[in-house]
Parts: sequence; structure tokens; C-alpha cells
Amino acid sequence: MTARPPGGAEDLPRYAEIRRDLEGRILSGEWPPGYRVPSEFELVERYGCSRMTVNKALSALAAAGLINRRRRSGSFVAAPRSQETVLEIHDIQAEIAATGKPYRYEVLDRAARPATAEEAGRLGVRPGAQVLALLVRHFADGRPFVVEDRLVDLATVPEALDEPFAAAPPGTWLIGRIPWTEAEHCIEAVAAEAPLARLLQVAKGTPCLTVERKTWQAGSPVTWVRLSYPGDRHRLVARFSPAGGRRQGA
Amino acid sequence: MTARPPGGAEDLPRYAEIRRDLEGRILSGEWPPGYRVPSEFELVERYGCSRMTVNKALSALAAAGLINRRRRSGSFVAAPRSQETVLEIHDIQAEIAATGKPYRYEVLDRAARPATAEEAGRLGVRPGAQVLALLVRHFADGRPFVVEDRLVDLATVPEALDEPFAAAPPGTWLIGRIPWTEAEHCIEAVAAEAPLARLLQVAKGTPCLTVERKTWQAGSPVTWVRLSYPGDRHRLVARFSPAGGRRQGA
DNA sequence: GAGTGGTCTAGACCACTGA
DNA sequence: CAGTGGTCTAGACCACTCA
Repeated sequence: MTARPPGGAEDLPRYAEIRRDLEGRILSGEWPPGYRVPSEFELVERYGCSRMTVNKALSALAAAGLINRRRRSGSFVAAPRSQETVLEIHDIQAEIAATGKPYRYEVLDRAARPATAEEAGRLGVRPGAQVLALLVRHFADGRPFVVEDRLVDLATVPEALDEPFAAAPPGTWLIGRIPWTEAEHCIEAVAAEAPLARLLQVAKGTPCLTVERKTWQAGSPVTWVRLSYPGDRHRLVARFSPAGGRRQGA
Repeated sequence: MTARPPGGAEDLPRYAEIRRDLEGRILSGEWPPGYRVPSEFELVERYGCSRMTVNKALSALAAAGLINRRRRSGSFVAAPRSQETVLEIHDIQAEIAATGKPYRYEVLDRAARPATAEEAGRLGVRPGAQVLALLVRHFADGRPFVVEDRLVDLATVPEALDEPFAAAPPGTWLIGRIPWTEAEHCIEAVAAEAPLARLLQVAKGTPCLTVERKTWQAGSPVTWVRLSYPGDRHRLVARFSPAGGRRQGA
């Protein structure tokens, strides 16, 4: 029963072929939400392969959220999910480098000190905990690109205390040094206050896109950062396809 | 060789246990980027299980981007990835309902007509193609929450032509009716022009967060939508953990 | 050539749960 | 109780690629 389909053997592994086939029926609407997908045994017969192979295809579909599986009942086409997107927020240096424009940054402020109440709340440490506060401005093509306001928890990253961030900006330095296990992002539109407007060289009140990120490692705060982009010079773009093509790394 | 570890049998399946173990070593930094993970055969011996089981754990880690696998060479801990987040953008009705505030919407404009050049560019159809253009305002607690500017490709979704969107707003109607296979998002901060400001009942020039989304089904455009939120009333929040806890459905 | 991952098989036992 | 998925085994062949 290892016969290949004579027509369109597309060189995909068997399980991928099966997955694509089932996926096509779901995405085309031929199998609407709630439809009961054939059982593993039925698919084993239909495709002439072993159960493990069919199972691999079905598990992938379940992981992608296209079907729900229940013992004894079977597998059912899932209701369409909420619009979802994977937003990759790159290292700023890499982001600017990708545009081909010359990159430069300057550390405007750098201070290790006990966290104020507000900073402690942002970073998720107790007030008075030692933090490293940084203010960095990044330039693309000589123009201000983004202002970076950062707090680093010195309890989690003590080696940051002696780092001058002369060779690499804090974001680049931190990534690749501290593996993070959890991150929370908050994206909003704000009007530039006077200090920010001055740093970005825009008029006061200019809409800015801010990305706030809090990062943890195994439950311990690592860093909090707010990136403020001039709204007319930056946008976040993301493309997503639900059929599981996520994560191509690097 | 089916001996269970005597200490902490956590009731996880064997492959999940192995995965967690390896993941812990990677995320803790014990196995730094570039480190060569033991081969499948070594892991088979170490954990006393079959190769398929080890393979399942390693495949999951590779899918999550924590390791790279190369034939003949082995599996290697991947370089930390760019900061990434999964942003779920919910149906507006559901989004407001989640806040507990009363929800209401009104269709301000609804016209089926040939696409202008600009509209055709947005939606990805040829100029003159029949589209349904919609302008909808959503209210939370009686206040304008978001303005929805939408184009629907009538070639892909002909049934939209006869839909008055009286029972449900276009977004809700479309989702659950048209399975989408690909979406592109663009998020930016803009100053509200006069018409938008009037609709949102904010001052002209107020920073607004706009989310533009283009949706395809198997290569055919489905809909283009721009959602404009007053910046001081809305933010996008997302939490992400790289260890694979994505996608809990619904 | 040999080590590695990629895939697949033909079984098996179990847990769960709906009829 | 019987059907379903969840997991696992002990092999196997192959493709690739580094040494």
C-alpha cells in the first residue's frame, strides 16, 4: 500500500501532502466549521499510509488551530479565529541596516540608581531596586529615527553595570546575551511631548508610534523599553498566513 | 528501558518531558547559541525511549525556532530571535464586549461601485472592478471607539452585495463566512484629519492609531480595512512567550 | 564512507467519552 | 462498550553532507 498517487507527486513528504489536502478543503469552505473530519482510520485507508503519518498531518492542523480534536468524538473543523498577526520587532540596528541607510546612535543618558516608584512599576521590580536607566537616540541617514527609553534590572543582568554600550546599543547588546522567555508589548499612538519632540526633531504634538516592551527571563524582569517613532516616518508591517507558515528564524 | 525517572514524574507525555528538559537548558543559557544538542541517538539512550519520541521533541523545538537541525551535522541551539509577538486583533464587537461596555455601531456609508484607482491599489484589484465600499462607526459606551473604512471585493464575496449589515457589522459578518488564508497588517500613528476627527469626536490633529489590514483567500483579495482608533483611548497589547505557547484558539 | 536527521511502518496499549 | 485520539515502540530506508 505504498503506492504513490500517479498524477501529481509533488515531492512533498506524505504527511505534508495529506495536510495540504485537508487544509485545502477547510480553507476553501468545502469543509465548513463544525464539519467532522474523517477519522484517522478512514484517512489511513484513503491515503494508504500508516496511522502515524495521518496523525502527524492532523496534529499539525490542530496545532495551527484549523481543527479541534476530541477523543471518542473525532476531529472537527474549528471556527475561524480572530484576525491574528505575528509582528516581528527587530533589533533597531538591523532594522535600519535593512533599509540601506547609514546607522548611528548616541547614548544620551546612562545612570545606575534605585528605581523610582514609576520605574519600578514599569519594570516590575520593587521600588528602590537597582536599575540601569538609559536614554538612547538612533539615527537613520542622519535623521532621528527612534528614541529609546530603557530600564534594565541589574539584579537579573548585573553585567550591564559595567557595559558602556559603546560598541553596540543596549538592545543589540541585550539580545543575544539574555535569552528571554516571555515578552509583553503595548503599541499606541501618542502626541510627542516637548522633550520627545525635541529629540526626534519634530513639532510638539506630532503623532508618534510607541512600542513598549517588557521582557522576562523565567519570571524575572529583564528589561523594559519604550521606543518612540515619529508617526510619519515609521510603520509596523506584518504578514501572516494561518496555515502555519510562521517562524522562519533569524 | 521504559523506566520512568523516579523523582518527578509530572504526568507529561514522554516527548513533552524531553522537550521541556532541553528547552530549559537552552533558555537558561546552559546551552548557549551554537551549542550542539546531543544527537537523536544519544538522547534515545539518555532518556531510554524510542527515536520517534525524541524526534518529536526535537521537531517541536525546531518548529519553535529554538534549534536548527542539519543533516549529518546535528542540531544546534539557534541564535536568539528578533523580538516577536503575536498580535491578536479581535472582531470589534467582541473586543468591546470584552470590556463590558455597551456596544453599538452605525453604517454611515455603503456603496457598490467600480473601484477608483486608489481603492483598487488598496484592495489589490484592477481599477474599475466592482467593490463594496463601507464606512462604519463603532461606539463603546456611547462614545466613538473606532472608525472602520472598508472595501470588499465583490468578485470574491458576491453575497456581500445584498447584505445590509443590519444584524452584524461587516467585520463580524465577513469573519466566519470567508475563511482567509493570508493577511497583511500595517500599523501606524497618524494625525486625525478633519473628517476622521469629526467622526471620532476628537480635535483635529489628535494622534490616532490606525490598523490597516488586507486579507486574501487563496490569492484572491477579500477585503481591505482601515481601523482608526483615537490614540488616547486605545492600545494594542500582546503577550508572547517563545517556548511555543501560541495559539489557544477561539 | 559514515553519521545525522527526515520520514515511514505496522503494530500496540491506554484514556477518554459519547452512544 | 466501542470508537476515537494520544502516545509509544523497534525497527527501516533514504538523502544529505561533512570529513
